[in-house]
Amino acid sequence: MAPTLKDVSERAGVSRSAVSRTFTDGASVSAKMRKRVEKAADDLGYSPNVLASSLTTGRTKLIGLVSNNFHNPIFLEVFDLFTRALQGKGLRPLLVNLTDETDPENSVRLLRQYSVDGVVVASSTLPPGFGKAFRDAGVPVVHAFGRMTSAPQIHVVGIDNIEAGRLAARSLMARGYRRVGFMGGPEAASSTQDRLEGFVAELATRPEINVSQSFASAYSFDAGRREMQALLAGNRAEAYFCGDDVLSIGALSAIQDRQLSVPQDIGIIGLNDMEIAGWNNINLTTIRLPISEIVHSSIELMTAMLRDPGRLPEARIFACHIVERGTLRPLQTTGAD
Amino acid sequence: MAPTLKDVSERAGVSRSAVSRTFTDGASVSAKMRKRVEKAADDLGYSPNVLASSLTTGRTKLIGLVSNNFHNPIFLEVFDLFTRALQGKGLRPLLVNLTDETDPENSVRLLRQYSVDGVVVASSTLPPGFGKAFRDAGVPVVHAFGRMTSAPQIHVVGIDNIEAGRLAARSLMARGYRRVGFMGGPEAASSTQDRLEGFVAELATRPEINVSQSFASAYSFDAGRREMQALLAGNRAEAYFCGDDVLSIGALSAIQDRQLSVPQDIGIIGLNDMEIAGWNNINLTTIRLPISEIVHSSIELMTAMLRDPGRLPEARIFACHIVERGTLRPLQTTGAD
DNA sequence: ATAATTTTTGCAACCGGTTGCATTAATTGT
DNA sequence: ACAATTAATGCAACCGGTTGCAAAAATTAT
Repeated sequence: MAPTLKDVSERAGVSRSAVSRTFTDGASVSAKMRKRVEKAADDLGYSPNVLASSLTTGRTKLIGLVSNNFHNPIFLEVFDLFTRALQGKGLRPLLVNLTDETDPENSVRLLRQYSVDGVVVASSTLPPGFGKAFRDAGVPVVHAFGRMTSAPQIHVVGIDNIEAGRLAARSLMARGYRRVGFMGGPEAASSTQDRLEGFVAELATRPEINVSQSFASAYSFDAGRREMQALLAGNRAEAYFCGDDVLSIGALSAIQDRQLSVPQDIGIIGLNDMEIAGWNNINLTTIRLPISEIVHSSIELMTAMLRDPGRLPEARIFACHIVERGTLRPLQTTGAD
Repeated sequence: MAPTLKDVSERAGVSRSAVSRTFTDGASVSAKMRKRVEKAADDLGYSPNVLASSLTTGRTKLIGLVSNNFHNPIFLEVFDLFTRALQGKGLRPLLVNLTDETDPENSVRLLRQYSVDGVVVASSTLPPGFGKAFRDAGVPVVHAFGRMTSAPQIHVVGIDNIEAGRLAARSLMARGYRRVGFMGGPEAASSTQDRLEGFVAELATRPEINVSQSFASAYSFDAGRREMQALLAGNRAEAYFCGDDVLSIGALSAIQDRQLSVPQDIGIIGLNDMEIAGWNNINLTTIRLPISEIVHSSIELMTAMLRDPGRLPEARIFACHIVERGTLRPLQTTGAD
């Protein structure tokens, strides 16, 4: 069907090696030979079969892009950035959707069957052993949006969730809130635990501030909404730090239903800064996740691994910043800190 | 590194063919041979290299998933469905992000280099010749969310945009609106043109209804917002049909800024029914795009093509339905139709 | 038990490339 | 003009599998 190396070599009247060499850079080919081969290749519309060459070179330029996060709008942006960045480096993303059913083992085997050069795992809500499974299989792996640890087993790039929790706490304190709440995603997720930890730790410096906590059943609009409905029915706080923008927006919806107004009656700060958060009928104050930095750093780490597979695991942390919008009351200029 | 066929054959003390056959179903292998080989394979942790086998079989089980739509939240859902469905059929999506720079030719070459078994193009805003380029390269191709035509050059599955326009028109008429507007995406897009055409055609049956039209500069929140701001500054209509939910939400934001209320002062109907549209602080009445049906039908068509490459191009159309929420006034029970 | 038939197995060539090595051609030095 | 180098080319083996064909083994028939 498609023309092969042999076809080109015959048409050009040269050896197969010669053709192969004109398509591998760094190989020794004379100018006239190259021209001759290129002519024949053009005539035939030939382009080399990466997969066949991968057999001998051992490189497929395929990168497994693994995620289980196909529900959070922020991940569309993540996929956009990843695919562009990979394409820019001549790499191809083989997408793996890690649904609840599929077990890790299976995905590892799958990606090895396609002999991917490396794997990028993009998710914060993944079983911790998952990335390691790839590492153990001898495949370079980078865990983007993963959990920080001081002694990483695999490359991790993301944010410091504890610090993010502290940041949220500081910003609520700076606005003079005295009764604050943490509303996390599913309690089990380590990212949630870390955010909570930082949040509580920072607030511990101010014993007069009352801190409560609760957890939505999922990282979804509905879960956030239901959780906030429950909170409003009880003895509510003045402001909440929600573990995700989607939860925040669900919470806002519940608040709105109750005819309460934001930020006068109740304050909300989210995390992620998904695009919608900036839409001006949402206008959510939130902590921005430096997505672009995380993605590019992950890719950089991945290409470094491809060059030097022995590279030691590294953790890269990016700072988060608050994006001030309309769901928290203004900074209190009076008072101390 | 990873164990190969040869390793297994040596350990089991059988020929390489024997090993190959135990991993190809339909091949003739005795029960004891199979057991013996499987034992050796398990010991070594062997699993066959799909890429190597593709050399002889001609099948990679790789499907190019091509899109340029990494900005519309609805496409996250689309990717989710596609990847799951493909995985369910033992196929792997090779994701291609068709940015503005990358030219079609290039992507075609790229996917041929990886000898993908087929290509699914998922986008409504693609240059028309694009899908054909794959077809011409002899690769089975399905255009999901593509434009309908009576004599399709390639498989297309999607909705009838003209009909969707009519549907919007009918629902506005049924609610007694007398001055209605069409607010489309970029004017050039054929999908926009078709929706407009249907919208206008249906309304032509009622000459007393005044119809206006305008186009946002992009399928984005901001573009929708700006366009609606412009419309509100002029002689506005009573209700608008927006070519996309994202535009609708932008429009709602502009309306809200003006202290106008929906649906009392102004009605909006969107198209897509993205998840956010149902969030209850948006609550957009919209025309639901049958995404799941389109995706599954596309995959079905693709697998059919893989079985029988000679299959003639076919267009599959799915009906759209209105999802009633809060941005259009209630049906007028009085009056005729 | 022997012949005829069917099933299982191994050999060897092939898929579309790459690459070490030996050979030939082109350069350079003198 | 001739030897010494260096660059370009082709041969053949290999990457990790598959598969047509013939030989060997197992079944079935007589």
